Amino acid sequence: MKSPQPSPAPARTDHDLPTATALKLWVVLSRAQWAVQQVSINDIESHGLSPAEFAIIEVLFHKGPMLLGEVQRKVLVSSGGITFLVDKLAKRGLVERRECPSDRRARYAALTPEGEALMHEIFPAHAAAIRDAVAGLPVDEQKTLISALKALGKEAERVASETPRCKKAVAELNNSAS
Amino acid sequence: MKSPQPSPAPARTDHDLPTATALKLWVVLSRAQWAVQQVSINDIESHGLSPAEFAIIEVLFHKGPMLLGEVQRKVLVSSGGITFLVDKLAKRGLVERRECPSDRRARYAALTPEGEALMHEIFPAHAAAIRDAVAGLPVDEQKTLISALKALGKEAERVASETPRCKKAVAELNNSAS
DNA sequence: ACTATAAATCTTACTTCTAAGATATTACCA
DNA sequence: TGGTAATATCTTAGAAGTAAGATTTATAGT
Repeated sequence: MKSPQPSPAPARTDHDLPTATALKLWVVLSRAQWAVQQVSINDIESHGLSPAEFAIIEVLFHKGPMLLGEVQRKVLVSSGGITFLVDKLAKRGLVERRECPSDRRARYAALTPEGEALMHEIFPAHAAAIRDAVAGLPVDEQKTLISALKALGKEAERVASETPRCKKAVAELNNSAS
Repeated sequence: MKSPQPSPAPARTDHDLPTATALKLWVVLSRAQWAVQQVSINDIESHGLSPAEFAIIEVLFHKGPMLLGEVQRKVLVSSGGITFLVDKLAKRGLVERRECPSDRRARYAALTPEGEALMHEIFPAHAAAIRDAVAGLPVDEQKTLISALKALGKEAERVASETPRCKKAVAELNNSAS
């Protein structure tokens, strides 16, 4: 029963403590992730790259050449999306496709020397930006936070994989866990 | 299958401990947020709503009618985006625009009775899904995590607002802090 | 060998969202 | 008052991505 007032009473839905805590956690988790992401995006776009483009060249930089499908799962885009993005990066000379000798359906994505040079040039500053973004906590508390978030994420992935719609996405993510 | 590659040495960039810890934290933070988001999206899409649509009706449900610009800042979409989304929700009869008596430029967005009824019907289960998604940690650890993430987010927002590109977005976000 | 199925990428059509500017209204201030 | 800037929303064009299916190649059972 809400009062039929000019400004309708906002709904109260924080029934029990565990649920209220969970919703609060979900808000601050999203907001913290968003804020760090802004710092990351800021740095990335200052180099004329989109976040998805950077994610691709970063994974290639750290793991070496990789099948398009593997990149796709790591970067969490659709198969059409990875084609689109690699096309763009190839046009800019940062990435190239290579044939797979053992499977003629497959293509590797690999950094060109230009792409490699770009990452050597910009990645250290990017890492420093992330370091500054999370500097609200001292390093030892960051380590505690890492443990907690790992436990949280692990269970959340399990719960997500139990519901029908997302099974595939989560399964693929787990597959790509290096 | 994959051939044993003479893979070009992957780049090592974890120079110092603080930076390595920060990068690790950024990964697990993103991944935990992503996993909980999958659970949330799963639930939302099972009701035929997009995440952005749900975000709008959720904020209207909890805070009551609100100027389009306020909704926009809370939901973090562009001004064109809020017009597009409210149009869609209005077509489905969940939301309506109302004139603002004191400012003829402005419009309120408000839930219709149908929108209100829908949220009463689906929100408790949504909150329960979030509660289950974060159940990897006991409630008292969740509270510790909330404090840590608040400190992290606060500093990250400050750092983000120092860089030119994002000043506006972060400032607006801070404005909308209720 | 043959067939069916699966896998890897690409294509197409479409959805969602942004950026920039248009429009209308309000606020400020000389 | 009148002029300028600010505010609130909407419009338009296009970017960025998805989903579904097409294409090509590989794998496995018979």
